[in-house]
Amino acid sequence: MGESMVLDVARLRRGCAQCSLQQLCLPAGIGAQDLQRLDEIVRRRRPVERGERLFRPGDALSAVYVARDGAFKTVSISEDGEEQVVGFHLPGELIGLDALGAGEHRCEAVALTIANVCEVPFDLLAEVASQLPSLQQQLLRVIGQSVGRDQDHLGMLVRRQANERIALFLHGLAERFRNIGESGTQFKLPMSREDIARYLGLALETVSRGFTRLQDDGVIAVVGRRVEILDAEELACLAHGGDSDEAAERRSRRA
Amino acid sequence: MGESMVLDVARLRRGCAQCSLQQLCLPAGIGAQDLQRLDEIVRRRRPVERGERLFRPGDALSAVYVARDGAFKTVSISEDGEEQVVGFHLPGELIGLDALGAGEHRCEAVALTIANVCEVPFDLLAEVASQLPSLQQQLLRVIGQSVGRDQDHLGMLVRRQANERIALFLHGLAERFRNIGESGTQFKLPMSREDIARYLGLALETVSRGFTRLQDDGVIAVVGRRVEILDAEELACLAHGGDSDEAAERRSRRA
DNA sequence: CGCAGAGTTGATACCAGTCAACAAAAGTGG
DNA sequence: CCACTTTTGTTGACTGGTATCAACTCTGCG
Repeated sequence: MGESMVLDVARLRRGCAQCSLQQLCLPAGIGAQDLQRLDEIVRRRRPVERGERLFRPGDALSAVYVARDGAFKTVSISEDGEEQVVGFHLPGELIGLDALGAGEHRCEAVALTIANVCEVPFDLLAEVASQLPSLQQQLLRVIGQSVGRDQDHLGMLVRRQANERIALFLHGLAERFRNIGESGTQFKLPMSREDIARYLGLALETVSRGFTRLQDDGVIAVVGRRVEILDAEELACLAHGGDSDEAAERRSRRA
Repeated sequence: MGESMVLDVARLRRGCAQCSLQQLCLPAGIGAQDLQRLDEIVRRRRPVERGERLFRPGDALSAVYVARDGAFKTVSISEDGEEQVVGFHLPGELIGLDALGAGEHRCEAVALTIANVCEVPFDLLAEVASQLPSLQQQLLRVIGQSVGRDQDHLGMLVRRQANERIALFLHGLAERFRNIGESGTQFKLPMSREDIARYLGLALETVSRGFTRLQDDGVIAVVGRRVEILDAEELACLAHGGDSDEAAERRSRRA
């Protein structure tokens, strides 16, 4: 038992080369020697508590972050104090790019769970990237993926009604869980109904009703934050605006 | 007269160093010799016609584009054929970053007016950027600004009602016109009501009604696509969710 | 001049926000 | 470990903003 503890600590220390997220994160597609250069500039933080912030609006861009586990949300606060959830971040997804434009953060990044984070000082990252074409390429790709998620988010909000947004949200989240090697059919939501509502641009009551409805239709099973996807096909269909006969039938059977 | 023609042509050929957009576009903050390296890889296209496309969904990322004049929209087409306007692009704003993530474009870029475009082959850009830290930095900044605009777009859509969205849209557009040295109080919209509707996630009738209402309240004057902002302060106020007494009063006076 | 596309305006229906009460879960302290 | 508080989630009734359908007008253009 003492020995396995030692091994675990050693693994934590060994950094990017052993990280399970290697293929998703900055190291993807980088050779062994080069990987070491990246690894040297990555600072591993102590675990952050739920509710802790990585940065706040106005903070200078000093580093970008990647969660090794846990989850984060980024929130932008409008002048009237309304909080808009800009994105959720699962392990391997870069956090902090919102500061690229102006050099200071527009959002705050809040931990939704206890989490371990890799902190990558931005100036060093830029420096190393300019020396390693493969890292530069991967950096641009990761930034691009983040832009892509933002666009998906946009598509989720515009001209879609509440039930569609919710289906799309669950569908997308399931896919992201699968990508990082977790179950895409059974998971615990790291965020509250309110967070989801602020992400989807809905009232929290509407989100709650949407979940219930999906459950009534036999598409998912929900207990609090535990979600099981029972009919992934139907969920995908709802996400793309279709309301299949299947669901209609199930509803009528109950009535 | 012949002489001035020659001068004009020469100026067009002289490229980035003489471009009025220098401070907004990729060259910003780059030294004279380095600028030449960037200039050498930029291809100047013949003018593109209104309705012409720079790229389509699925096209490989071969270049990024910057309009020297005119305007573009980027449109993402969902599987059910619905067109969502992802962004409008004025001169100096990078077009084509949507392909960074997957290496192929997710959107199509359509010219809203006749326009001149600089085309920057992406592989060459990446190569030169890795050799010129100042260009790399500027590239990241321009990308960041684009991310910032996307986030503004998001904030424009979520939990804001129609009139707010429209006010915010006009307010933001005016600011962008000012940034490129054009009038921020009087301009011609390069896009149709339908484009605006698809950008704001509204029905086109709602956009039309919104414009009329702003006009009735004395905030703007609209004739077709010509817009004049009469009360910028009030517009800013409406954009941030306030419905001032001023406007209410004007409305009651009419009634 | 006449046509097609773009924009405006009106009437109606419905989705989702709001207010309110309640239920369940998660902390908290004795 | 249990009672208490607080937070989080669910459900119902009502209202209002916006989409939709439809008719009409205006503008630019061949």
